[in-house]
Amino acid sequence: MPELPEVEITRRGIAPFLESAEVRRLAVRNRNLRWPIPPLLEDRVTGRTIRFVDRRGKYLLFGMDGGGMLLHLGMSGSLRVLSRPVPPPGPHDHFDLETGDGHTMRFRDPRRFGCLLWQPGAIHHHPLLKELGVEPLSAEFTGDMLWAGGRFRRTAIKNILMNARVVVGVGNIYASEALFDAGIHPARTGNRISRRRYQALASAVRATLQQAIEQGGTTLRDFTGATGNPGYFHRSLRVYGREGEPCERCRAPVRRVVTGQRATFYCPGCQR
DNA sequence: ACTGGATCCTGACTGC
DNA sequence: TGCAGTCAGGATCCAG
Repeated sequence: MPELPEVEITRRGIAPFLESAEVRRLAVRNRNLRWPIPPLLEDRVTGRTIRFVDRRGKYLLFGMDGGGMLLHLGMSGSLRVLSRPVPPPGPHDHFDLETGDGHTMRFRDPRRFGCLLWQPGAIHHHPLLKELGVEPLSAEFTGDMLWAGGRFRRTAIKNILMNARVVVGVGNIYASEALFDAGIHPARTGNRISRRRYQALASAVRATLQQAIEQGGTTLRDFTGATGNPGYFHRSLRVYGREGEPCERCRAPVRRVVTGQRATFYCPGCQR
């Protein structure tokens, strides 16, 4: 489900209820996520105070004294904050985290590609975060940086964009959208893109993600923010999911191809 | 060192 | 209506 904007929307939705809150109870109903929820996690977090809710790429980080939790939503995960009376959990509601003041953060993930892990010490030191690339909304993310990372590679630029070791948070939807914005063909290899075009691409990535956050993310199937409101960015999608529709710039029909086992949408007229 | 492919899992949708 | 097949927003791991 979620790419960076959806994770960031989720973070903003839950943070007011969780930051500075004490964990009264962690109720795990199904530990079998991508990696099992650690057996002792309940004991580790109960009674601790959540100091901050942070985001790194598509990971959510819950910082506590002496350790922290790392959570990934995978493809189909979502978080909701519930007030009392808390409705009964559905079949894919794998855990509830209850705070001292009576709120419940509920994790749902039908496909169970998500994860919930514990990291002793500083949560930012978790091994899964070690190899992550640059944050696309930070000042470090520039066209030159992308150019340096891609200029010798013979991989399709779309795959480079989606590679979390290069830049985090850009998934299948926003990669297609940013490439459309920059006028770059998604299958063009990294070594055949000029420095100038890399700069256009970096701007496009930043603008696309920022706009998506402003609109509350993209709701394709059932994404909602933590408070239950849907995102509206799907209305702004210009190529993703629009196979056969005329490109808004040149009227050529939008094409769908599969690269790296993922659907890719682009305009054959404007993207070279 | 890089690259493509298989893989984990369930639900929604399409076409017969 | 039912059933089989396809596809889905992620990311790791492995073979070549």
